[in-house]
Amino acid sequence: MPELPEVETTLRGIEPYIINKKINDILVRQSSLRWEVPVKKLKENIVGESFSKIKRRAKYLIFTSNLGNLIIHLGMSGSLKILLNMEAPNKHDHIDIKFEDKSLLRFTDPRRFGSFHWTNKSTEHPLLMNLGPEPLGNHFSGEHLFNFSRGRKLPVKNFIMNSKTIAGIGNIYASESLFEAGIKPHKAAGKISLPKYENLAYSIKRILQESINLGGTSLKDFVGGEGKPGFYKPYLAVYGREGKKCKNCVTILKNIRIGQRSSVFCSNCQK
DNA sequence: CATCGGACCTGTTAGC
DNA sequence: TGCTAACAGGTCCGAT
Repeated sequence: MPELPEVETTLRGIEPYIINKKINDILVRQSSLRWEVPVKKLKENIVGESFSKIKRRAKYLIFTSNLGNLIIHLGMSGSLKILLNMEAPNKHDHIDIKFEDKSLLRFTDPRRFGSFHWTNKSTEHPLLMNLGPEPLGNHFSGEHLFNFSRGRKLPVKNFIMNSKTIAGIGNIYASESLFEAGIKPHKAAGKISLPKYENLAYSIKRILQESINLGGTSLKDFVGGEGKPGFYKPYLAVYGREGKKCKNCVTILKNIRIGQRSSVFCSNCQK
């Protein structure tokens, strides 16, 4: 479900319903997510408090209160939505954060690859410490990709999907940006020139920003925090288009597996 | 150190 | 129709 634009869309959707609202309770029906949910710590720290700020780092959402930070990751199939009144939970509705005005934030995650964490310090959670630059931030550039990749032999697609290289590039947007930049996904990261990496950095920024503007990519049943679907899907050039014609030439798109992930590309446009 | 594969889960779909 | 295997938006960790 969520890549960076979907997480950003979720953040923008839920934020207005959460900021500065007093939290009455947190109800955890299923605490076995990717990591065990620290139920006791969460109850002690957030009940009676409120969140003054929510931000995104990579695909993590960070909810800040006076006592610390709740960190949520949506994993592969997680989603968050606001309910204005309590509704009976469905099978995979694992966690509710209830607010004073009867509204609640509900976390749903069929595959349970998502996670909840608590930290009393601002950014010193181990999961956030080794992340590379934000793709839409000022510290990310083609030069960064070039410098960081010298001597590396792994496929460039794996290289950009590694969060130490850049934060928050998943399978869809890695595939799309490599297509737009004209780079084949299995080319060794260390053999790509600076101008090519400048093109790639530009494409990553452009595509992520465009997708955010359209509310993300709706695959399966993804909806943002306000229940609206995303509208980026028709713009996908390669992801999910194996066997179809390239949008720029007559070549049939191929799908190869790189790092156990499907990687669709045009063998003519991507060198 | 860099790289690769396995692991965590459930649901859907393709193939027999 | 029913069973099985492969695959799905992520990413950490241990083995090599």
